[in-house]
Amino acid sequence: MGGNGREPAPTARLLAESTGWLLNDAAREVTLRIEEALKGDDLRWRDYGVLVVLEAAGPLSQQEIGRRLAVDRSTMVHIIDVLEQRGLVLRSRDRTDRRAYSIELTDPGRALLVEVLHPLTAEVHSSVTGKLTDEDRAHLNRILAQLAGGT
Amino acid sequence: MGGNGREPAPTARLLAESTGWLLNDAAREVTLRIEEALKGDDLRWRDYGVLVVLEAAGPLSQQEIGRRLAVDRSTMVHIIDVLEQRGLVLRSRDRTDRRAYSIELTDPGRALLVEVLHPLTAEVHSSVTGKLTDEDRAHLNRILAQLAGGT
DNA sequence: TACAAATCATCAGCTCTACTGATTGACAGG
DNA sequence: CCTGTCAATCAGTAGAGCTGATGATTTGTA
Repeated sequence: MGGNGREPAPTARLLAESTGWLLNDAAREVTLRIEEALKGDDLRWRDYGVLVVLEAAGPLSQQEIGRRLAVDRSTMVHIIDVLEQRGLVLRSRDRTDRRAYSIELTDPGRALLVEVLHPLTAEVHSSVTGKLTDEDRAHLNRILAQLAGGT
Repeated sequence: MGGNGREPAPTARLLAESTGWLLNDAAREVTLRIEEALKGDDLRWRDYGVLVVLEAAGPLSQQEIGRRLAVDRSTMVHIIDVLEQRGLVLRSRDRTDRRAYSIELTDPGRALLVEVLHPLTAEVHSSVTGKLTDEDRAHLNRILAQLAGGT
């Protein structure tokens, strides 16, 4: 049988009806699939997140990226190390604040996003949410945004 | 301002519209709140999950619990160690299979669930999903179950 | 019966991530 | 200037996942 322990093991009804538990199950499922898809390019989902944020917002400091993605500052050091070594981002001193770096997307980084990463993740998303109607999907996103939005 | 970095940091639109990203954000939010609520009883959400599964299914082996909660077998060893030390579960050899333990809820464990843990987590849930209509909540649970259900 | 394969719990070792605290260099206000 | 704050870094710690090995036991099969 399937080798990965992904059998639909029965769960207690109380948990199966718990929004929190379902949320975690669904998130884990999606995360696994996206990480799997990105493995070919030797990237993690977090790395993709960094690139997307930079694409949308332009140059940012490491801490600012971390804040937006809820990644710890000390973890960001390593993430940017790797992305810089691969030439996907450029690390230079911020001209107006020499304490901070200015992390910037490079042309190869932008190209990788457009040509490979965006299509890849979009494919996973449509595979995962494919069974849902457009209406359901919109509804879901709206509700999730509300939950994540906090108080 | 707020001390915990829980500011509504702006995220790239592409991520804000990504079901997967929203799913992870919402799951993290709920997890944080539940862990916070359980901290008073010095329990983790996983521990609560173990107790709930045992309450619903009766005695199970460690591996079977782990399968149902998607927790690694080697992590289960430690979780049961702690729950056993606190007298919430009983670890005895399975009579029909002496390789396996039979993990069983004790009376104090059951009492803790009913009197403290269920009310606590229910409160967090209603606090988190309080802004949703009953209809939305039911819709959400249904969709999440579908997503987590896999293939 | 005898032997091989699979299973349960455990342990040791590795990795990854989060978090803390300290340090260095740089900014900003009084 | 002096003090406080902030960015990045590093070291150290803790927790969780995963792997592979082991011992005891069960199960399937020749």
